[in-house]
Amino acid sequence: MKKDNTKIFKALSDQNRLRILKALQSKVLCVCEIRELLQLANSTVSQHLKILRESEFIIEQKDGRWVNYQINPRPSDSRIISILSSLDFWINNNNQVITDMEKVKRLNRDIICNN
Amino acid sequence: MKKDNTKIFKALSDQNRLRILKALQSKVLCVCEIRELLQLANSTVSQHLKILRESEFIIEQKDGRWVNYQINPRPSDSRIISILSSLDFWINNNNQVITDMEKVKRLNRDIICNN
DNA sequence: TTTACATTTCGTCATCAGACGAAATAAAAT
DNA sequence: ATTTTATTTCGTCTGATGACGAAATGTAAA
Repeated sequence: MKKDNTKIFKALSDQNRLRILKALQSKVLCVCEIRELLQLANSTVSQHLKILRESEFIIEQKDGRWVNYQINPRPSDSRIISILSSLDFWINNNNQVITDMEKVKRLNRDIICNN
Repeated sequence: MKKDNTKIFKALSDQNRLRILKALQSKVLCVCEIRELLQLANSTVSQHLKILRESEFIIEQKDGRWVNYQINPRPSDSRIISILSSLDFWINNNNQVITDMEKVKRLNRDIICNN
């Protein structure tokens, strides 16, 4: 089974996915919290999460009807370990990421998530 | 001037560009040598080189009508320094890369390059 | 067992990326 | 000066990617 060299770089080639990784660095989040943060459609967020999941950057954990996402604590690919263990080195804190960090703290799924 | 977080990952998101980086690791190459290696149109190779150049992975050096490309010896972005100084860690040696390595040794621009 | 709700999947659309050949550019060689 | 040759730029085509809303799925609450 051959591993595609480009897969992990493709996963990191989208600004919204980088924002998700940074956000998950400080807190476990469900889909609708991320939707609120990025201001994207639910289905779009779900797609981004799928890409990050399939490249092993994040894992999901189901809790009733919620699906919680978090940084993968045990990636098998050493490149991913390397990136995740120094995210601040690989992903610059641009203005957007900085305001995200503030917002993430205040996210509360009980208020936000009423589809 | 804001730096786009995704730029360096986008540069690495194409198999042909990864092959170019690996090839340049062992030898300085001109455009038509790379064209021969990758079996792509000259204009396509030129495009790939532009992307790698603009993201600081490689530099060009003009020598008469030839344009020689090589790994950037002094990138300003520390992430690029990190990647270039351990390319074998970041880019798996899949079958294609391995056969490329053999081919690169035998490339001779005086034989190949007669458009 | 309905209803409500979080999430995913599907179909569609617009934009981006990578490929090509032809034309343009630049620098020898004749 | 003209031709040759290495490369880049341009226009075009095709396929991939990221966005959306609507429909489907799965689970908890009423």
